[in-house]
Amino acid sequence: MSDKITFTLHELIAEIDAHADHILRARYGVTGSQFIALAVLADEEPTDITTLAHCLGVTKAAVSKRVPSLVEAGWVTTRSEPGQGRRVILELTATARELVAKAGPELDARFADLVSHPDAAGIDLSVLNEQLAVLTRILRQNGPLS
Amino acid sequence: MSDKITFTLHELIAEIDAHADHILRARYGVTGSQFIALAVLADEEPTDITTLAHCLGVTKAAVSKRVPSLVEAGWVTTRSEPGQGRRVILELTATARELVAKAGPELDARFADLVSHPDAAGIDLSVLNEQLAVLTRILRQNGPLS
DNA sequence: GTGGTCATGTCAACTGGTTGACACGTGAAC
DNA sequence: GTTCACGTGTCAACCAGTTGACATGACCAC
Repeated sequence: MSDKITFTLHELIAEIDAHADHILRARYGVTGSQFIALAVLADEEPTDITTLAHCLGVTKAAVSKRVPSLVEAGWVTTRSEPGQGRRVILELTATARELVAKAGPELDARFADLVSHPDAAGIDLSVLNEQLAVLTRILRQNGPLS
Repeated sequence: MSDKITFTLHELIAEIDAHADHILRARYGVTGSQFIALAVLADEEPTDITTLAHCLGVTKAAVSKRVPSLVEAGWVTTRSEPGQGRRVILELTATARELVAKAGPELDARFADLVSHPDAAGIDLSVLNEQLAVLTRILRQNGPLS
């Protein structure tokens, strides 16, 4: 394990993602990245491809390619409204809403459990979260410099 | 910005990586992921494809495909020793060693600068690093459960 | 109406990963 | 010697992103 915090961050994220993916596949039959898409969609529904892409931090093309498989798997429905150009409106199915309502809190709880481990004494997740958010904000303010 | 720490982590990493990549491209003519490979190699040199892959957290096939471009760019040399089967030995060129020696500390310093921002009062990077490392360790011990 | 301009979605080509199969050298067993 | 197992690297096929070009539909100006 490196002493550089950027490496530690990557390692932590990799662990978290791998665990979440494993749980989601085993218990809910959905991949990690699919779940993220559904969870974001649940917060933003109904929305379109462009907005979802923005929320997920990927391009519209990437979302455009993923939508068919989500529809086929029964998580998402698409429709288009007259008078809105090519806009594709995305909505969750009832199944997907249920999934998000169940799996989301389960993952949250599981992560919160981490800090009940004796080794994690003195770690306050909300303080940690705030510090990480502050660093993110500072980096963003500095712009793509310098 | 979400209240979920996993999201915050992804956002922070994305910012950090983008900044590092930008600096490395502009100042040193190397991409972020290339630099990571060189930096790891500098710590591990001389080594082979399998070991480098392990250190980078990717498969041997991925490294095998990236090596030719590193050689062509003049960062890496390859050779093979008699009596070592197909083993490909990787070493940095002098240029690459110089690059790592210069760019590495620059990036470190730039990141350390973050916490001198007034908003970051009370953030101690080494404490933060240790906390993140603890969480990583706990996740790894729990295995791929549960 | 006709012709820009804009937002939106999709396509083709590319990149950098993955997996699973396989080729290659080495060394040990027989 | 031949065979077998093993460590190592590479290949083909696939996957999920990206970019840049382009099609489509709506709207505005004229």
